Amino acid sequence: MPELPEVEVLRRDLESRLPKPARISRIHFFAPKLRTPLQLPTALEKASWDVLAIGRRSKFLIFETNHGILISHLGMSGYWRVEAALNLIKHDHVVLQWKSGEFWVYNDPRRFGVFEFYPSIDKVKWFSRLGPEPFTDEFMSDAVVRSMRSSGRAIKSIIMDAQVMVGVGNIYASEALFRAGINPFKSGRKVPYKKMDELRRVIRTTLLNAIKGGGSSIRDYVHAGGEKGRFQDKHLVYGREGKSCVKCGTIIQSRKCQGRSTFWCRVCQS
DNA sequence: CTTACCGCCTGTCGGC
DNA sequence: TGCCGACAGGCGGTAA
Repeated sequence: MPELPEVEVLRRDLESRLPKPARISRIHFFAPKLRTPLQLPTALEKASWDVLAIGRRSKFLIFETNHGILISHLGMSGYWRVEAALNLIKHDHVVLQWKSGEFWVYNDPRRFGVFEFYPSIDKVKWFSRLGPEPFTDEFMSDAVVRSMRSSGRAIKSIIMDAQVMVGVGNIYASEALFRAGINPFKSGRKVPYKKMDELRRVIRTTLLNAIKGGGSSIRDYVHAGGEKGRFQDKHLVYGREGKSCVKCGTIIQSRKCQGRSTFWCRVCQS
């Protein structure tokens, strides 16, 4: 369920809730597995973990610890919650038991999420072919616009391709394309350089504004304390099929783009 | 090489 | 009421 803004909001939330000292006394796993098996190296099964920082790469949370890193991906339906006393419910898969007595619990009904240990960040197979983060200098390089224009696929598929750039999922793809005035189905090769450069900037500001708004809560997404995001109230096209375009009043369209619902205004976007 | 489509899962919702 | 299909913030594998 989360795209970059939701994961970043969660990251900040969790980091601010880190107990002091930030020591995990035990990590518990519950069957069944997520996308990948839940397991730690035997030598670390009973270890305590000092959490040095909580980072993010793409849509992954990264718990940096004295033993290596623990990565968490929320898939489509995952969330973390912070509890003073452990109260397990259906679909809980991972529990971080803190020395402070708190519990951080990962719950994921659809089990598309991931929770894995790696000795270091360069060993994470999921990170090996990722494109640039939207808030870096690299994202502003000519190479990114060139890569966005180098494919004949629909531009929406291109900006959702993590090898081109990370963080843009199904909601923000439609939102950014509306804000940039580009039809989601337009071939990347047919978007002029200047227009593509504008789209890149719009993606950045859209994601940034979504973070400021606490992310989008369409159905499942909540912060670690259970609060919802507010950015869904700022959606201009996503989920607005049949309603009026906020700019011109034309009825918002919806159609599948490679299996994902896509929303746009046929007048404002060309 | 490219690109569209299919699984992976559970839960919810709308139509009949 | 219940059943059944469609759909849901992701992403890798695969077939053409």
